[in-house]
Amino acid sequence: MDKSGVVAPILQRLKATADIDQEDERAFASLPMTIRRVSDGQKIVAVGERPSACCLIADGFVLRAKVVGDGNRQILAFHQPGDIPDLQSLFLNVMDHDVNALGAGLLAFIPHDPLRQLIKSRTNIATALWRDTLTDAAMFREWICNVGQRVAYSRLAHLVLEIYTRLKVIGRTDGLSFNFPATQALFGEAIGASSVHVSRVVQELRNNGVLEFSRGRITILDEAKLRSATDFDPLYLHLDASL
Amino acid sequence: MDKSGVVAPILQRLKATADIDQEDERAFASLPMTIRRVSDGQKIVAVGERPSACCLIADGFVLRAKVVGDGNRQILAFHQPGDIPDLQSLFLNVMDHDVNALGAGLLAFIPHDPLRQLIKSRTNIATALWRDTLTDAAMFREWICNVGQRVAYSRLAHLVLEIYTRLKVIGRTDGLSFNFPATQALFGEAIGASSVHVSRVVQELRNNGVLEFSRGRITILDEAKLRSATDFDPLYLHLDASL
DNA sequence: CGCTTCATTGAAACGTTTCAACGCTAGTGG
DNA sequence: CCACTAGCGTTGAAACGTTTCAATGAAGCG
Repeated sequence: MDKSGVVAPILQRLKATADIDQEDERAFASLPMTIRRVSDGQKIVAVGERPSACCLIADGFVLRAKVVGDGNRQILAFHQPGDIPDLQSLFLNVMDHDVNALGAGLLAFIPHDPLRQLIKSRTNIATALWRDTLTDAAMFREWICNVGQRVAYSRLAHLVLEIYTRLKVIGRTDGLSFNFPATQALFGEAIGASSVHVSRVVQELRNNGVLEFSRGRITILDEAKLRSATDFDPLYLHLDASL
Repeated sequence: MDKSGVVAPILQRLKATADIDQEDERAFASLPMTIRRVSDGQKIVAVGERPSACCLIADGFVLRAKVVGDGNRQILAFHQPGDIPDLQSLFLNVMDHDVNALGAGLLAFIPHDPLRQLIKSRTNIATALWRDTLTDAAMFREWICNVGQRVAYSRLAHLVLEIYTRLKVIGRTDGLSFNFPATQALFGEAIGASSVHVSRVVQELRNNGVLEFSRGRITILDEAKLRSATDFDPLYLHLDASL
């Protein structure tokens, strides 16, 4: 994948939500980047580290997670091509959570210094990236609700709808089906449930003709049923410039 | 309270975490502001609205919350003097959650337009405010862990330590005691537990000689016990410029 | 003083976890 | 090509943490 393929997904997203002109695009695309291939589960940055670059996802998925007192892990977010999962490290020097690859992926590391300079010189890009970190926060808020208020069945349905909605925007869905290489144990860590319970909930969703999970691929069997299994309102994703 | 009293707490915080010079301070302090007194529980902004101003807390507390499908409410954050709880509305046009007063308070509303202009003209302030929204997100991440992984006893201990730590920074604690006008039902909405269960947990904390809750005042009876009741690491608050 | 809000209690029901065992499948090396 | 292995998913039963409901008490306010 060449550099234009790497920056295309994020520029598309930024353009959809902020004023970005051609010069902004060119400036962003000419940032220095180091491309790196990562394998499933591979560490990208970890708690306590002070990264000097941000990572832009060119292909594949990334997760952010935190280890809690008892040794259990809580997944905080899943990220897809076009996301910069550790953009916050530009201004928060020490990582307060881990970033790991989910499945094999391709990452473009952008050093902080030139990125900071770009932000200073191009207000539009600053605004767009700032907004990006704000939608990130909006997603965290919804996750607090998910984990705090819903039962596991509804939590999982909500998570699937979130992933599906975001993947659809970047054209990585196949109708009602999409690749997403997470195990049931990982879904458990994301919704705050044990892997055993996730297994039971997945079967329930399958038996109800709602969803099919199999080997890294999720298929929505009945979108209406899926939506009625939870209360998913995409407003919090702020997908539109007007939102 | 005059205007300098209103902006002092936030300027103090911004200076602690970013490069802010005297000119930045003066520019911030000369922003137009409308001071408004609010009473307990009063709505400040609500889901779906498009605010045209941000609210800076001069005195009192504010909470952010979201109503989930079943009609239950999840509290997302508590805010204290010096915070701008809806700063994200500068770039996310539609509110995805509610902001309400917690106890009586004094708010300074800063219109978006002059604030946006200040951000464009003064990079330091832009960086400082951006960083502010990033620590906000870091706190949301920790709340996901709190609600997703810990048992209620540990969840409540964690929340109390967070509030205590942040209040201490702005000098609003009285030794190991501080005012915080939340009912047990509100604590329940914050940690994703029923008010009945919060009552039981509060009693347990009291009987163990850890904490005392009474009429809007929290007293830490034994800080070591409180810390050993949960796994609180203030790193995620990014209180220091080096973090 | 009465009213309302907040906190407390007990008991039953519920959603979820834990543990340990087992089956399936995909990949690996002989 | 088959046997072996490791990881993932599934199952049942008991235990656990938490919710729900309804009733009661205590405290603050007009």
